[in-house]
Amino acid sequence: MRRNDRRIISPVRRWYRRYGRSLPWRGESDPYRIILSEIMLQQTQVSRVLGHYPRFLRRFPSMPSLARARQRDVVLAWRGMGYNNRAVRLHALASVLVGREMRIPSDAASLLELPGIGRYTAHAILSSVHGLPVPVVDVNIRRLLSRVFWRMPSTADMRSEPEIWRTAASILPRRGVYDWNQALMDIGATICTARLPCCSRCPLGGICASRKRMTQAGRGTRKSEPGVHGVPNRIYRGRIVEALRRKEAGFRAEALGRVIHPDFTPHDIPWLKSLLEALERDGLVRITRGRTLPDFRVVLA
DNA sequence: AATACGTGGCT
DNA sequence: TAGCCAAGTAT
Repeated sequence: MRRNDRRIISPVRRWYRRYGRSLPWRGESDPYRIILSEIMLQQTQVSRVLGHYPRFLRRFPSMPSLARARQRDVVLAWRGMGYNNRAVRLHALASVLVGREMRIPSDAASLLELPGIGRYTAHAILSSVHGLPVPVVDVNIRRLLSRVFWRMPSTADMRSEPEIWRTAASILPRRGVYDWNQALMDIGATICTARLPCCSRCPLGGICASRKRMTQAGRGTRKSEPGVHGVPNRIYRGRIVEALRRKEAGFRAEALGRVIHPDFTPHDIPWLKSLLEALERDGLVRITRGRTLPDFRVVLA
């Protein structure tokens, strides 16, 4: 594959002009709105973000307004989004940027130092806020490029991240990189889907190494997570944070245990305590200790 | 490198 | 229906 290979560039561009999604954060000039969308989109489908993004924006219309807020209110506004650590990091990010008079770093290394920003988000910001010609690689692009350039019968056989980053860089067009990146993600999300790719509508059908060669996607190799009754701990973490959202005064240990787990007994207190201490380390909750083990209160930090 | 981290839709 | 999957990041 060569840089600027028009066999790829033109069909993708043409497809994007006609079928690209119109999303509220596309073409935004306010960096805050772009950054917020990118954080919300981490591991979260567009359809979910579409519902929460406008609401969050009404609550916190600007980066300074977010920085001024109490973290607790940011976590409240994050309800329904999942991965609550993101709310904590987003709030921290706003504080850092306000301290820098809102200047968004324009190099990857500086962006990577900001809380909640990894390689994908850093490059997305470089591309969309600063208009710089850098590739992005998310799961859509990783799946799409894996299929186009290699034979990939199952999503379990995707190429490695480093390999896809190199590939994405090698096919990057010279101009219009923001639209290019958005186009690849749109194709991955709407055509080259994980379960049932629609090869007949794909602008890359002509050159794809995997066209109509996908067997059953996914192979049931996922490892089970530690938890209780087959329910992963992260689900209980989510229940804890949600319970604390609903009750500002917080809970005592046993009451909280019964809220998140129908069969909770005092025997489960050490388990609950370990969850809460992890949440405390993440900066999501505050624990007020009492004299004895079960006698402590928990509130949203 | 492997694991933890939400929530809910889809098959 | 049990399990996959989703615009990743941090450790």
